[in-house]
Amino acid sequence: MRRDLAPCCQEQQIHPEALEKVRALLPPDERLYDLAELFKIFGDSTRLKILYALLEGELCVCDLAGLMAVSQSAVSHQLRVLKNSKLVKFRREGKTIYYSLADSHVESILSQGMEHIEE
Amino acid sequence: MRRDLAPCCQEQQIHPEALEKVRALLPPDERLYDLAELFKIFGDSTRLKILYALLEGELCVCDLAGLMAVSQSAVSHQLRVLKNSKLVKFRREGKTIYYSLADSHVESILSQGMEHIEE
DNA sequence: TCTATATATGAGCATTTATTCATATGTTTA
DNA sequence: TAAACATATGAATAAATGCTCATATATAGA
Repeated sequence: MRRDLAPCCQEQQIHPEALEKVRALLPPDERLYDLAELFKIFGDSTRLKILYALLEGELCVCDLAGLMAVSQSAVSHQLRVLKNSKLVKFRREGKTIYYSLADSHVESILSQGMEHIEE
Repeated sequence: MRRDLAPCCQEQQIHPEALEKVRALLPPDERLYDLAELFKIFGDSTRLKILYALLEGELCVCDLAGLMAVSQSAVSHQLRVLKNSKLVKFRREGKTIYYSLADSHVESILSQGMEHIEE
């Protein structure tokens, strides 16, 4: 009943020609890595909620914290992440800091994802 | 030099009217959660590479493992994730299983993200 | 300059996650 | 039915991540 442990896919690639074609068309690894970093940002419901809220216009940190059931600190940490990815920008007005969307792609990325969900 | 620890944003919401407007337009929490789950899938470079490779047509697991610098097991695990999210589908042909994209949104989500990267 | 308020940030902790290793399952062929 | 091969999967582990708590920083006003 013992089965051999043959290392898979070593003796012959199944479709070397398809592989070569695909390999030539793939984005470079570094770019794939950057893209994954971007989508990681969208992969958290707190950050998504912030982005959706900012679709309607700028809001300050307090507003955002009040909107969600999380602490001011948590919002601030997430805003930093969004800021580092150039998805939001901010302006200061006295003690208050207003955040807004920095990129028009945000809305289209969100809506493409939503379409898939609603399938 | 001691500063008070006033809990932030408790005594008065800064913009209650903006908050109410935004709150009414936000997607429900459950939907935001599902959307975050979807973007989480795109937030890994191994899975992104698989998706990009499948843009060109169907490939078997061995092909995909050969394309990337990861084990067959890792690819298989990730394909399961993609399958569970209905992003890929598969067909069996003898011992070989061919995977392909299941959803036309995949391409548009990828390209919207790429546009942001390339800014 | 002292106090109050809005925001930012570092450390610590708990949870999630991607990989590897070992092995199981399913299919074909001898 | 036994061996070979393609794929799947469970357990273990290491790394990443999101939150909270405490505190720092920045600005406004008395």
